[in-house]
Order: sequence, then C-alpha cells, then structure tokens
Amino acid sequence: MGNSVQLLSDRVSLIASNDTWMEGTAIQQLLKTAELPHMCRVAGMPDLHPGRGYPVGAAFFSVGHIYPALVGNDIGCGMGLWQTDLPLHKVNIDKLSKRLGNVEQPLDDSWGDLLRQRKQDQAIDCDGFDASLGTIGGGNHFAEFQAVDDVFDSTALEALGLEHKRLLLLVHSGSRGLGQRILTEHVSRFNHQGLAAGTAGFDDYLQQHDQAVRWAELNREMIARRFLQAIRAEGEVLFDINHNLVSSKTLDGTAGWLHRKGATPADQGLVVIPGSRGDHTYLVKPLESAAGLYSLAHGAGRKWQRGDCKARLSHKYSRDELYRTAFGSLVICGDRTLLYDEAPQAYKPCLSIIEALQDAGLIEVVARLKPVLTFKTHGECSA
DNA sequence: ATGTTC
Repeated sequence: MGNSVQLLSDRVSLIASNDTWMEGTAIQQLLKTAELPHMCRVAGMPDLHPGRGYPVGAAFFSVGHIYPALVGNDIGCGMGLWQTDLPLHKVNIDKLSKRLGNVEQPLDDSWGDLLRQRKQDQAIDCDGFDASLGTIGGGNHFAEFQAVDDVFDSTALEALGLEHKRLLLLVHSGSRGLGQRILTEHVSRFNHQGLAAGTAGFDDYLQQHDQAVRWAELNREMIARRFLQAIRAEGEVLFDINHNLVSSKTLDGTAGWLHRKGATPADQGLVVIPGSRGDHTYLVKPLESAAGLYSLAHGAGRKWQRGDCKARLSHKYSRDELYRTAFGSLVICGDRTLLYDEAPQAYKPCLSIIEALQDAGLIEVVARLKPVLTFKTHGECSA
C-alpha cells in the first residue's frame, strides 16, 4: 500500500509504479504547471500523458485563482454509465450495429419537448450549439456497449443497481463547441493567465464554465437516450461523472480550487476507468485518501501521440484486426485517422493503471467490464 | 478537444 505514490517535489505527487508507461514530457509538463502562481498541490495520475502545454491525467489545487486554460476547451467532459433492459443473451452485435444509422445527426423535433424541459430544469440558457447536442464528437469520445466480465464486489454492484446480465452503455463526451468557444473567448482576453477570485473575469468564466458542465451532462444524457432508442431498449443512468473541470474544494482546511484535467473525482461514489476499445473498463470504488487530490485516472491514458499512430499501425494490421477487437467486439469508425489514433496499441494497458491506483490505496475494483460494440463515427470504412 | 483546417 502506498508504494506507487511518488513524491516529485514538496507539492507534486505522481501515482505510478515502476512499470507504468510514463512520458518524460508529461512529467516535465506536470512540474512546470505546478510552478504557476498560487498553485499549491499537484497530483499526476497513472494515465498521465503529454497535452498541449498542460499534461492530461492530473489534478491541480490552487488557492485564490483559477486557470481556465488548464481546464482547456472540453469543459465538463466526462463519462455516463447506463444500464439497458436488454439481457446479454439476446444481444446480437451485428444487428446492434445496423440499428445505429442515425445517431450522428442533430436531434430532430421529436426530442424538442425533453430538451426544453431539461434546459429549463438545468438552467441551461444556450441554444447556439443545439446542432451538436446529443452527438459524440471526435478525439477520444465514444459511445460503447459493454458487458460485465468479472465481479469482485457483488454487494457494491447491487447497491449501484447494476445487474450483471444486462447490456451496459458507456458514453464519453463533453461540451463540444460550447466549451471551445468559452476557452477561446477567455484566452483572447486573458491569454493563459489565471483569474483572481472576486474579479469580474473570474465570475464571468465560472458562470460560463458551470453552464458548459451542465450542457455536457445533458449532451451525454441525450447521446445515451438516442442510442437506447436506436437499439429499441429502455435504460437508466447509473452515474455520470465529469473529469475535466474546476470546482471549489477544501484541502487540509484550506478553501481553494481543484482543476481536474482528465482526472476522475474520487469523492462522488463509484466510477469507471475505461481502457481503449480493445481493453477492459474497470468499475471501481474510490477509497478515502488525500494522496491523489480526491482524484483518479480517467482512463488508460495515451501511450502514443495522436498523429504518430497511423504511421506506426497502418502497415501492420489487417482490416479485420482494426474493426474487431480481441474480445470479439465490433468497432464502428469511419474516420481512418481516428481509427488509428484510438487504436488499442496507442493506449497504456488499463490494468497497469488500475494496479497503480490499487497500490496507492486509492481504489478497490468492483467489477471488470468488456466492450461489445464501440461507436466512434459513421463512414464508408465501417465494417 | 473543436458546428474541426487562418
């Protein structure tokens, strides 16, 4: 216990074991970000990897100031886990895939009443990005049907209301163009500077940020609902957790701001830590601990940079190996670049992330899930 | 990451 917590400095810790894949660039970015004024504590997660200036897979605690550029463009990005009423023995993967013909279009009028209701309830006063609402987007975002593969804590599973013989749906998306617009506007006014609490800019950003978080949550709900409708199933959300945001938090008696940059909250109950489309997803129970700044890994973490993947993989693998995984699960991805950028080989093994978190005393594994069908985007190349 | 490439 605790042997995978590395102290890089008096205020920077890294959750990683000796065999966790870790880029030097990512560590440099972590240490550099820790030097920002008013930054008090930084924790890198085992899925840490280089980002644009700031690393992804880390939590940053500051006092009196927030850093919108550190949160980045995908404000409110997160994961929603849904349980369908479809028994696994009735699932036919090829039939499932054929029903996903219309899940990328803007939501049509039949969703209008529900959308208006949700926007009113959630105080979402923004119509400018309706065409993206209910759509997955690009990058590492996805909607994935999954099945329980192994159970380690049936009591916790039961408490969550998860029945292990039903098809699950994991949705990973964020605030799309809305978060992007908020960041761009901030950067044009303040560059990468932080904002001091109490200033107009601070209040203005936080108000927009919080709305983008709610918009992203609604986006994931709509994605889940349209996927359920497409496969003619009912379903309910088990949890929905953001891993890209800044929120107020008191740490050792000090009130401040916790930036989560690809870091899943450890103070909101059970969470999932998904691997790549060709790897397991782990349902885990966070344990009480201050070592990780109330945060966990948000996934397996990239091993290879985007853009490098196509050259490394395109001559090595057959078409069949790209659209079917080792689990026999199906991959729908019509975008060639995305197909390679998000290949299993581009990601760290998810078990290595889970083991590092376990060794640090941050989690207990509740269940292991496996992919059934991963949807990225349509296109002529899909199987 | 991005109603995506000034």
